[in-house]
Amino acid sequence: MQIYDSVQKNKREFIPQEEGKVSLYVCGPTVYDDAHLGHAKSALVFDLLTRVLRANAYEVTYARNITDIDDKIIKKAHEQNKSIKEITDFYTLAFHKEMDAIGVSRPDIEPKATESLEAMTQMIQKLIDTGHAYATTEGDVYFDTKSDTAYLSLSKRIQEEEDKKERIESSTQKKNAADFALWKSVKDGSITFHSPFGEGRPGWHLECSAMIEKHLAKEGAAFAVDIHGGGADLLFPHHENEAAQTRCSTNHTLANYWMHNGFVNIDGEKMSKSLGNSFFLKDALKIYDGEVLRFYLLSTHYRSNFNFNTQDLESSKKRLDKIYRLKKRLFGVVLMESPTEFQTKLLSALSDDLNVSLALALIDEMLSKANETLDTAGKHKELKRDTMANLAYIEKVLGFGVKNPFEYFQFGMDETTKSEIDALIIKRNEAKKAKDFAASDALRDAILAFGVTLMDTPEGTFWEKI
RNA sequence: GGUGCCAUCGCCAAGUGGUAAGGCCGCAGCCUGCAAAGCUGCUAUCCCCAGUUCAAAUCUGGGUGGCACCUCCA
Repeated sequence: MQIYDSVQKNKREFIPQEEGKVSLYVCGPTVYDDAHLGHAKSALVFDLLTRVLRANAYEVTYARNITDIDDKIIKKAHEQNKSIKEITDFYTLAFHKEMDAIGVSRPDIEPKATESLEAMTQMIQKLIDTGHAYATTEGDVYFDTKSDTAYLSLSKRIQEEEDKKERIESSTQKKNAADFALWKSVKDGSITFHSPFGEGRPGWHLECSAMIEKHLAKEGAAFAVDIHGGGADLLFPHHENEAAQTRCSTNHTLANYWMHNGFVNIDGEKMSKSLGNSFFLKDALKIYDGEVLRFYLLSTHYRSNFNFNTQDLESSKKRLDKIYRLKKRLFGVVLMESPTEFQTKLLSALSDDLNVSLALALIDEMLSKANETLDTAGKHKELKRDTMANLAYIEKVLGFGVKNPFEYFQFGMDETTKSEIDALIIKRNEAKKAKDFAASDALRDAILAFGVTLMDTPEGTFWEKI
């Protein structure tokens, strides 16, 4: 398997520290608001990565954190007169529900900041003891970036440039402008946590380092995790700081491979609160099937920036539809194990730094060939068996085509409408049988008015929502 | 200003030295009572200039045009 390392900036063979086993850590959401398409993209990319690693027979331990201590959470709790837990529980539940809808499997470990305070304070103490961190008279603890000679090695920034900012910085008790908080004191009586350094709350960067130590890092290993992932914007300062903390408080480097996914833009513009163009996953799911969103968001290479627009989404939906139409044609065929060349090629494509485009091309070619053969007369017992196995493989590795094909095409239709349509179809088929084509065409128009298409097949007449 | 990424058919998008995958849209045809679905066929020499090479979309240099990060952010 090949992986592009976004720190070394090259693609190289993936070799885990322990043969056959992979540890993966991905920065998860801060649960103070609804997840938008960017969160979805990131979760999807690393969901795909774990699937591909597992298909390559790796035993994967995948951790994705939930940040449930954060200034924005506290702010929201104050605004809504709720407890932190009420806010974080609400958004964590929503996040899980929405991830389920787009077929993102749960990580093996989902650590929360609130459950990792001990690991965090221990790490801070180590950093203080080794001279990499210092407490101020105000009760804050900062990481001393000057004490780490490898600082900025991840993002490859230039120290002088960072130093320039120092003069502009307002007066704080920081030694260097680039120093970041490991522990922030809280004195106004609002929500705080206990620590040996006083009342306060942990810094965001610390959280990930501490959780990785607690849940994934192994004694004596050169790297705390094999792969560390997250959004492209996290490289600096978040991952830079994480790496520094781990480097200075333990005897290993944070990650062997770094993977950063590209951003999701909406109609060419960055999603942001200030622009008011955030596209929330929950809203997208009202309009589109979760699997269509999954297919669309995964259809472009994970490192590229993604420009969300409805035209391309429709194009993706049509592509997914083809998988489901073949599933319909094969409905009832018993699934049996059947390794095929297609499956080998598909995995090979995905194992090359998740080359989804190539994988999709292979799928389209497989679908065409299968349809072509099924169009000709004959039983095609082997073809059906192999195709079923291929579709099952696509479901497993890519998560496409996991639904009942008939239900998939009825997305968003209520039961009353469905039975009305079914009744009209029966009438139309009677008219067709009587060769009363004027009547049958009129009935078809009536059915099409529901926003569906009709198709007559040897197996019967089916409709699909447009 | 610093660091880095990108530029391939109308649209989306693979391909990183050997003569341009795939999808959407479009056109023609097969199938169909007619449609729809499915199938078949057709449609680009890769932003510009120069260089390296037997050979470049792919490497080098320059130019032009986009974009990201440098502040919380997936």
